[in-house]
Amino acid sequence: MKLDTLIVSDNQKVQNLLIDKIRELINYKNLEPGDKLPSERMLSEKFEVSRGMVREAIQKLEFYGLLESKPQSGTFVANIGIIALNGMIDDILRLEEQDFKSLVETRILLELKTVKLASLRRSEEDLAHIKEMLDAYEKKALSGEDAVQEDLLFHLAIAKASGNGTMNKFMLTITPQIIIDFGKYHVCDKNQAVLGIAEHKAIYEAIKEQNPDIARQKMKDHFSVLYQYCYNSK
Amino acid sequence: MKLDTLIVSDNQKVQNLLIDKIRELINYKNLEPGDKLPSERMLSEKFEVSRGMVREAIQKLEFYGLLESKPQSGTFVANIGIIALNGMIDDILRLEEQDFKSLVETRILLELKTVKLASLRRSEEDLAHIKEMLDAYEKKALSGEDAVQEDLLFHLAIAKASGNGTMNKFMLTITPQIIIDFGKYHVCDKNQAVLGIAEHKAIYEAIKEQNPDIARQKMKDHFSVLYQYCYNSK
DNA sequence: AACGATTAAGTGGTTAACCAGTTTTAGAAA
DNA sequence: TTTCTAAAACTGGTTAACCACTTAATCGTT
Repeated sequence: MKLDTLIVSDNQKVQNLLIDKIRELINYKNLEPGDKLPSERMLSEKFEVSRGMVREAIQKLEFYGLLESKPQSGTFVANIGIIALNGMIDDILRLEEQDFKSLVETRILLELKTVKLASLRRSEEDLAHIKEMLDAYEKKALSGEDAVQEDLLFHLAIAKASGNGTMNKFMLTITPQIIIDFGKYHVCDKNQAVLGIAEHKAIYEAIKEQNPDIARQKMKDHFSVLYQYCYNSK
Repeated sequence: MKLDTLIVSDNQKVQNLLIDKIRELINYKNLEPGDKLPSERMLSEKFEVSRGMVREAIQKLEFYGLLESKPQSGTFVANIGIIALNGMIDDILRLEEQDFKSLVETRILLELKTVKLASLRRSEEDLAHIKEMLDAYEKKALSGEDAVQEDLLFHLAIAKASGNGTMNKFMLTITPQIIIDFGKYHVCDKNQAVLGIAEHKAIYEAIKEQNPDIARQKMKDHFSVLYQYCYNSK
């Protein structure tokens, strides 16, 4: 599905290299909070890359609050100490190391919480939506087709019902990578897909009955296979 | 610090509108997985926006695995059912609703986990880094200056020591918004900043002694004020 | 009429030119 | 020398042109 991963990561490597160069520049020139960076044109010339690349790198640093671009004026170092800035850039550059284990660990943490919140806060509309995804998954799994996406949509419906926008966003964020990794590591075979139906139903029932503790336990049971798979193989 | 929030959100509103239009188009034309979307140029003309805007919208949908752009060929609907596609786009469009409460709720969930993981997995290097941030925070808080950033850097150091790249990334992701919201709602006054020193030290000691349960409890104590503040005021 | 080769049109990706607004500089008046 | 003004240079943001490549169409040959 995603054969262009190499190209993407190439671009990202260039961007990370650029971010590192910008950091070095800030250190070399002893730029303090509020000081102005060289213009995008100068940076693109100095680093021998296109201006677009420089812009993307700056935008990323801007997103994390380390730089601030003012239109028709310049890009400035944010109000953050030089040590902190270096540390945060280190973190940002290491962000790519999102191994499968971290991903699954985080997903389990999020889902054990969202399923509790969903049990407590769900509306009738939320419940109907979850049921809809449950049925779609059951149909696909029983027919023997690949049902990874329907599986995840069920979980996303729960995240939506949790009423927590941030967790919902995080679930959406990790979902594409999970789909890729599941395909790569062949996590889900058809037996597990069929077994998953009953587990999904149990989770749904608990949410329906608004019982957060049972819901959490059923979700934990549902993840036990994945948890073991992940920690044994990788 | 971020006075251009309105402009940014304006751009994002346009982008969301575009995403919605693209969704409508897919539904209207009954495009199925694998079908080709109209070219970026045609879309930009049809929706009366610049091609750059169209590209950004497509890239966002591509990030979530809903579309797939092939160079010199076209943009295609991913291998996902039309119902699922509509549902996920709904979710994506609602992503902006990240209220302060959701943010804090998620942060607490993440931090109670990362502090446990950090206690178990920390290296000596990690510990030294955490200590460094602890000292920087103490110095700033005692001097009466605003120490929100040093506070968060301490927590980010813990996230880093957790050895979970995904959680670390999520912490980094929410940090800028937390800084903004703290400024907006005036969460941290100087008394709390000084009180926080002892709490930070307690957390650090637990991590140093590699005691995950105490570490988690101390973190929970540390968040009790924030938790109440958040749930009472908003 | 059917097939193959060649050309034309169309695609996403990239680069260079342009824009409106800011900042510095040069210049003239006091 | 100082100060006010005006113009030139510079900034991030945006748009239009260009590129390499793919795909569809067209024409010629069999």
